[in-house]
Amino acid sequence: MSNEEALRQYDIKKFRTPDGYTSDIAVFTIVSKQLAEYKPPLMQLKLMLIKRSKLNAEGQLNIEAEKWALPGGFVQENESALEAAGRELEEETGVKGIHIKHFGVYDQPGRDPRGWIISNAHYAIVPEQYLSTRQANDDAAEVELFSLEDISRIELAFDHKQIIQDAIKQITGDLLQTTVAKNFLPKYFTYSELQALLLTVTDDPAIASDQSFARKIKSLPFIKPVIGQKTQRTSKIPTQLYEFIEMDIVKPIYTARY
Amino acid sequence: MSNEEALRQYDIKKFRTPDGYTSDIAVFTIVSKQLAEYKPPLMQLKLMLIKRSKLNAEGQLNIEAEKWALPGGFVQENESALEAAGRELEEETGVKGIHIKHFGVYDQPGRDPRGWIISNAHYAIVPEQYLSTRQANDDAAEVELFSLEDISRIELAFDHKQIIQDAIKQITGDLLQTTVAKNFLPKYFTYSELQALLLTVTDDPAIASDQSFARKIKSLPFIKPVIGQKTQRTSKIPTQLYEFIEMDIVKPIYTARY
DNA sequence: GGAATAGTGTCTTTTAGACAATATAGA
DNA sequence: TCTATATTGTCTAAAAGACACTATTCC
Repeated sequence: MSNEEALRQYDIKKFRTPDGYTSDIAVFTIVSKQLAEYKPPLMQLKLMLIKRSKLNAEGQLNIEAEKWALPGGFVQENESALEAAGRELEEETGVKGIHIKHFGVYDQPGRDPRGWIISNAHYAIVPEQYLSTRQANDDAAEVELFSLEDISRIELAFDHKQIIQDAIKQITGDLLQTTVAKNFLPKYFTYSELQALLLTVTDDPAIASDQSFARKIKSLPFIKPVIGQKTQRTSKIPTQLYEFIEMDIVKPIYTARY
Repeated sequence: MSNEEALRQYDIKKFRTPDGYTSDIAVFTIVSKQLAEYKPPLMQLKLMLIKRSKLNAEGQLNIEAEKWALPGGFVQENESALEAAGRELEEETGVKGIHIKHFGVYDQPGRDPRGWIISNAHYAIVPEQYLSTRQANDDAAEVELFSLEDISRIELAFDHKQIIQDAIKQITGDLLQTTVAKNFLPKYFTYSELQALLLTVTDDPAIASDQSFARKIKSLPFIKPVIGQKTQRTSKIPTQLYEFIEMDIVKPIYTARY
């Protein structure tokens, strides 16, 4: 096979190569406040950031120290950036099997003062309870959840402000145009729980109106009622539970109503 | 500033770094056949591929030689992958100012036999007439347009089959859910031209029916008629021309009808 | 009974989709 | 006149949106 021959002739050092390849993760969670028994929750979309410590693991001064940053780290040779994100998220929060999705690459020359470093950016959806047992890793001194409004007011490391802006836009779109919402919700959920979730990213009146949304949910092809399953966690009256059906939805803008 | 001090202590060679960072481009074009005068066009979505030559520029055997592949190449240190894509597209086709969009990263270990090489994948939309003056670059012996069905039957280099599958899915979704369609069309277009374009990726009856679509286009908030502008290129009767209005559309699946 | 959320009945308005009809202009 | 595409008229069915009302359960 001549491919092997070609490979022997190939000089891997011919090109200037990047100084690093990192995986960064925008970790989103819904902070859900149960104001009282038998009430639907109040939800808020939050983003987890870490505060970079002053010194790194070797006791040297850290780059972009004491600024807030996305969790992440260098991708290793034997893994993909997505796998690295999963690994780092596990190190950071102790949780496995989280929904993680790539949404962008950041490779603008000069974005990282350490050199030519390419960041592969993901967002992750972590249920709130998993973040209670947070633990800081080597480079991370503090961990905190920020509301989306607060983030615009804090100083962020590298180009993470831009990455976060893009992540917010991406998850907003995905929540409304795909079925990722299911990763924020328990397997079985009520219409008011899904509604509260969607209202964290939209004020569409068709979603905001209780009656409209209660009717609408019954006609959505990707959501089905769980027959015989009701709950009282959002109201005194036992409420129908629903679940997502796995499917891709493409709703053309050309056939929608406005 | 202590960041500078940290930078002096930082050893860029501490980590195993990638062996290369490439930018690959799925170049889509619409082949538009005017069957006769005064008729709407027949359109087909095609993808441009290059056949990798047997020998590279230095006369050595080429990797994955004589297989079809996406155009692309190594990203240089002073540019982003998007810029590299624009540069390579210009080298390949001679056209500037093309619509190029990132849609994925391919970094699975072992995807490239030459080493740890990360591919940043884009799709580009090139009007057909620009591809008439194609020119092969160093590594590319032949250039050809393939219909989406044909592609599944040819042998492709590296993991380009996967990349192409993803590109097709992405552009299909974008055509139906964003206003990228405008990059395939002249600035002013008739309803039947837009319709022909959309029918290359969907068979939605609301788009396929002439009368429905002719009515629908007038109510779309992102398309407006160009007043006083008509053309006879698609019919004997002078036909209203339309243009896209710049805007983002997010149509929630939760408020659509099914 | 009061309060709060879930869910239905019903009416109006809007839209989609089907079908037919009309308009235009070159051949 | 014929033909093909564009465009409008009109009807029907479906859906959206608004509003009022009922249902359930705990207090």
